[in-house]
Amino acid sequence: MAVLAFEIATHAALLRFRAKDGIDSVGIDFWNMKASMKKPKTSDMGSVPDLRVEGDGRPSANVTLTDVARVAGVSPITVSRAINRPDIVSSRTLKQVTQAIERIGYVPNLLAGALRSNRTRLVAAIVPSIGTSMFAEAVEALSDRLSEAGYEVLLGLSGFNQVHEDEILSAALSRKPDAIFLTGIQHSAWARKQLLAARIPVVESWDLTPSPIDMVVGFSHDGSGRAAARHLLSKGYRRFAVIAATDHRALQRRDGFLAELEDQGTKAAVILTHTPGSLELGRNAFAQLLEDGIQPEAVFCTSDPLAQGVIIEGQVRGVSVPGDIAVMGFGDFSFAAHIHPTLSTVRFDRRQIGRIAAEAILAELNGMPSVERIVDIGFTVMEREST
Amino acid sequence: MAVLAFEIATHAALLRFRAKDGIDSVGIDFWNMKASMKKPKTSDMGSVPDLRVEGDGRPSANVTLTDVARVAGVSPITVSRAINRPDIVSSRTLKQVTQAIERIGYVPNLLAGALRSNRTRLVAAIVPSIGTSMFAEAVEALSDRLSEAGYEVLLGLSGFNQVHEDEILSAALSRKPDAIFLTGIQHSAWARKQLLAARIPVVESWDLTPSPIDMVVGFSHDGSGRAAARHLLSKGYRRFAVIAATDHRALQRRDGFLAELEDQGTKAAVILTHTPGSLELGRNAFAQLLEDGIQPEAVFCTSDPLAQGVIIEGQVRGVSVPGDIAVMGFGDFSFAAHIHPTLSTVRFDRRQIGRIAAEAILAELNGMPSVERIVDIGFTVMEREST
DNA sequence: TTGTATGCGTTATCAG
DNA sequence: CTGATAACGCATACAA
Repeated sequence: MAVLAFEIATHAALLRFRAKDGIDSVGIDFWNMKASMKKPKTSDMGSVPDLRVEGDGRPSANVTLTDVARVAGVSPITVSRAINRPDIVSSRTLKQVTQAIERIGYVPNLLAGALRSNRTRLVAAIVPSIGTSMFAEAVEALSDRLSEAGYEVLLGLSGFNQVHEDEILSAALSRKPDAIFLTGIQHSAWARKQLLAARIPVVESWDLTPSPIDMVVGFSHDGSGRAAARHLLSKGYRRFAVIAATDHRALQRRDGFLAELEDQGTKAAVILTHTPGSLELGRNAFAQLLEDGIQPEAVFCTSDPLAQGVIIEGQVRGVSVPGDIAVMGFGDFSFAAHIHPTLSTVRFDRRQIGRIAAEAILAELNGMPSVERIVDIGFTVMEREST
Repeated sequence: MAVLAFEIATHAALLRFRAKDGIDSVGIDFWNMKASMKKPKTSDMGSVPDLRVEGDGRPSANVTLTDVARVAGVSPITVSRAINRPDIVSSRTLKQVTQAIERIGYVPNLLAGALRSNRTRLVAAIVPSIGTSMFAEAVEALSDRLSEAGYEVLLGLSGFNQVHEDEILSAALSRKPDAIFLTGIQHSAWARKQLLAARIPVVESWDLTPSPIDMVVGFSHDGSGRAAARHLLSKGYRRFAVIAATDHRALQRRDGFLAELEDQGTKAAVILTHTPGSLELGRNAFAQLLEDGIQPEAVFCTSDPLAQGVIIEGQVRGVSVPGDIAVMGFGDFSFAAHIHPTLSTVRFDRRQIGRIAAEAILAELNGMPSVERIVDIGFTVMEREST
């Protein structure tokens, strides 16, 4: 008996299927067309096309450029051009291709394109954490700028731990990113080697070094600590305490602070907390300070969350800021102004780091070698005594 | 002249190769070896191998699996297995391969593998923003769990804007992620269609719906607002104000709050701010409230940053919390406890959303269909009157 | 402006 | 446990 042609309606479109026997089927049969036009595989010769029809009746084979080409009546490379360089394709062809894409629901496979072209349009961003908004804003600025330019961000969270950074880096490099954004300037020898071997733009950040792997965007932590000390000294304070987290950069800020004090013949009590500094750690540290009987006139905290904690703990214990004690924080650009009406802070623009890193990466990828390979974004001392 | 065989000792192993012309060349020449052993390309026949030697003298051609195979004296597929399924390779072979990898600095190309296997080990996470730590912690928890399992996160920032979400989604899907994490339950028809067509696990989050695209992990915003209202009512307050951001979920919380009040025969003044709510917006809103002559006993803010702003503005204006006015926030799990000693809040665990989403994704990818496709992580009312 | 032939580096499949 | 072969989907090089 003759095989019947039937139509199956789906929520998306009408698909016509042809039954096997060369029968008089009607209309377009995109899927069978696709299968039947493939070069015969030795193992497939004359067998049933592999349509792998699934539960809902739709085939699961991927829609490819070639399928679009067939529907549009052009060659695959023309479709590729219509997508990537629409300007060099005739408007008529472009329209046909666009319609075909729409019609069969084509989603380009960047994997394949990247493999062939050796350009992934992917930038890996490796930061310790994004939970505390410390690095998150930089990543956000980076991503915003890069996505404008058609790049996407592969996120790697290294968690303040160098072994883990190496693992994350290894995983990231296997994706063949076009560029990479790193936090800090301290990386394992292995990491440096891999980074160099990858031969892609590398931006280190948050700190400065005269010898970056490739480029560096950051500011001086020693300088920040010193600036905090000078500020407090200039306000007339003479008895100090420092509450510092224990990561490399926080310790540099502490050391800068202490060094500046020492230059002025002064010292400070130091309390260390874990990294990253948090409000809770700040509270605890300040509580400890008071319980140790230390009575500073001013406390420098290596990060704003620690400073917030000091202020909160002060409120709870009836210590007023800055009446009884001055508190100086570090880090936040737009937020610090509001943490507490009287909190002074050394601030830098987190987003600027991401922004500049993105520009540097794009410049390098576009073959305009950036003039500056070392960018100091600086910092400013922000004083607030009242609102 | 006869072709000679040489044995050369290296720091890692013995490499055997034959010099081409009977020349007495000594030393390892991995790269020429590589080139000379390639199948001749038509265009390359007899010509100089394309080594593109660069400044440092090293060729820039990629080191591939095949190179490793050659050095290890096995077939490429064996190298692949040694990397991906070391358990099914003999320990002797494994060792050879490992050494070869180390020796020539091989970095696997996941692009190629993904293309062939149709598995990218990539999960796309699309959130409005990570700058405010709102979604950042969820993404962090997601990433932490996924990277344990060998997956990486492609970050997409949609910026509270649906058009942009579609663009980001489109870009993400072109990377063929194995799964996708989305924020919210409101997506364009186009987005839903693409997501369905991708046939990958999809987790929507932060909200609940009886009809998720695939899975959803979140909590009730209406319920949160109602809970806040009940809490404040139970404390005896009767005159209310609400400061709300204008995104979908914040408005649901506001509506829940108002609905609960209405059930009790009460009302509230409402002030709207932009999204996302920030400390600064909270300050401004509260200032406006006071200047409008509104004298609430309690203010419900749809997010904690707004509540912080209210508290700060209150401090500046000499309004004490909760002496003069009670403030209730929303959102933060671990942080809210410290914002202000007297701030009450409706809290939920951001990290839990990421964690559960990751587990759901992994379960689905490993073929164990998760029992729960709708996960309500709930929320709790946190009351703090003093520390 | 469009098309043809080829290969990117890996893994699925099947064979030993 | 190991290997030969082909294919994933696209973009480069060159030709028309």
